Amino acid sequence: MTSYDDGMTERPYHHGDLKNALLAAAVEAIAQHGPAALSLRDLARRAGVSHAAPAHHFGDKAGLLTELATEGYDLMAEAVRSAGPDLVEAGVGYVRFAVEHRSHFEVMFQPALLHPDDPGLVAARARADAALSAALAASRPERAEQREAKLAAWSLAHGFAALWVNGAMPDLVDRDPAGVARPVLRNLFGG
Amino acid sequence: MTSYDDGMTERPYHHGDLKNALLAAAVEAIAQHGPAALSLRDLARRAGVSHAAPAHHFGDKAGLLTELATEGYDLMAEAVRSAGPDLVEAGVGYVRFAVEHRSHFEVMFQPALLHPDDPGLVAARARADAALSAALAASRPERAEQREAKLAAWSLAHGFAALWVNGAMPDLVDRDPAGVARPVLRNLFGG
DNA sequence: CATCGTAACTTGTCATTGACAAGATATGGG
DNA sequence: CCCATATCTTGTCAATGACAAGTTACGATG
Repeated sequence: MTSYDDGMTERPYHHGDLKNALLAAAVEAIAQHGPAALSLRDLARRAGVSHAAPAHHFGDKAGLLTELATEGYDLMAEAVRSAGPDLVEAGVGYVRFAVEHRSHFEVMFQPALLHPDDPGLVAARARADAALSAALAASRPERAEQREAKLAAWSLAHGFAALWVNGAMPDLVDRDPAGVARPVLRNLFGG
Repeated sequence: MTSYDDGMTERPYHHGDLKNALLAAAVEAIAQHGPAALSLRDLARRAGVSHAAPAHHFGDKAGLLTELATEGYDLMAEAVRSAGPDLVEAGVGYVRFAVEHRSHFEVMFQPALLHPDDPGLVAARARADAALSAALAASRPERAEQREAKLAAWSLAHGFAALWVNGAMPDLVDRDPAGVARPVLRNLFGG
C-alpha cells in the first residue's frame, strides 16, 4: 500500500478492474450522447485514471467499441434464447434486448465504428445468428430452411427495435416496448 | 473578376454553389467512412474553400447532417410514392432508397448526430410518414387505420434496409437488394 | 452609376481529442 | 528475494469543431 487511505479519493496505481470499469462507463456515456460522441479521455476521467490508460486495454477507440459489440451479441443471443420456443416471443426478446441495452445495440450495427473482422466479434455474431435460427426452427420447423423466412423474422424484429431506439415512434415512447411490439410481430407469416 | 483565369486552379472568392457542393462532398465522405468520421474541414478541402466556410452555411456539423437528413426524407417519400399502389413494391422502394442513398439513410436514423427538432427536418419526416401511410391505404385499405399494421410494414422494410446497409447479410452482398427483399416482404399479413 | 447593407468567405485562435512514445510502478512466478 | 511483465502515467503532436474578427463581392436602392 503506497497510497494512504484517505477515504473515497484513494487512487491506487493499479485500478484492479479498469477494463470493466471503462466498458461500464462507455455504456453510460453512449446512452447519454450516442456512440459517435464517445471520448476515451472522458471514460478515463470517469474511471479516475490517466488519459492514456484506456489505450492499454483496448488499443484504440474502435477496439473498445468492438468489445462492447461482442458483449452485445452475447446478451442478444441470451435474450432470444430465454424467450422460449415461440417466434413472436423471440422477437419480443430481441426488442427488449435492444431497449434495455440500447448502447450495445447501437454499437453493434455501426460497423464503421469498430473492427468488423475482429475474431471475437465475428464469433459472437455467429452465436447470436445461431440463436435466431434456433428460434425459427423451434417455432416454425417447416420454414426453418427458408432463407426468406429467417430474413423476414429478423428484419421485422430488427426494424421495430431500430425504429424504437432511434426515437422514430415518438407517440409510443411512454409505453412498454414489448407490449407494443407483440401485436406488431404477430402479423408475420399469417400467424 | 479579380481572379485571373488560369485554368482549373481558378478559385473565385465566391464559390457560387458552395452549400450544394458541401452536401455532395458529405454524401461521398459518409459513403467512404461513415457519418461519425465526417470532418467539416475535409469537406472544405474537397470543395476548395477555407476551413471555416462550412460553418457559414450550416452553423455546425449537426446542421449540415440535419440538412442531409431532410433531403433524405424527401428522397424516401418520392421512392415510396413512385413504387405504385402495391405495399410490397412500396417496401421494395424503401429498401432501394436506403441502398442507393446509403449516406442519407444512415444519417436520418442517427438522431444524436443532428438537430432532431429542426423544423425543416420535422416537416420532411412528416411528409415521408404520410407517403408510408398512403402506401398502406392504397394497398390494404381495410388495415389503413390499424397502427400495428403500419408499424409492421414499416418495421419489416426498415429492418431489411438497415441490416443490408449495415452489412449484416454478408452472403447476399453481391445480389440485387430489391430482388432479395421482394420475397421477404411478401411474408407480411399472410399475403 | 455610386453607395451601402449584407451575404459569402478567409484568417487566426483555442480547447478537446486520439494516438503514440517513453517512463514509472506494482505484481506474481521462480 | 528478484526480475519479467502487465498496468498505468506523463508528455507530446497533428487534427478537429467552434468561435471571433476581418475581407471581399454582390445587388438593391437611390
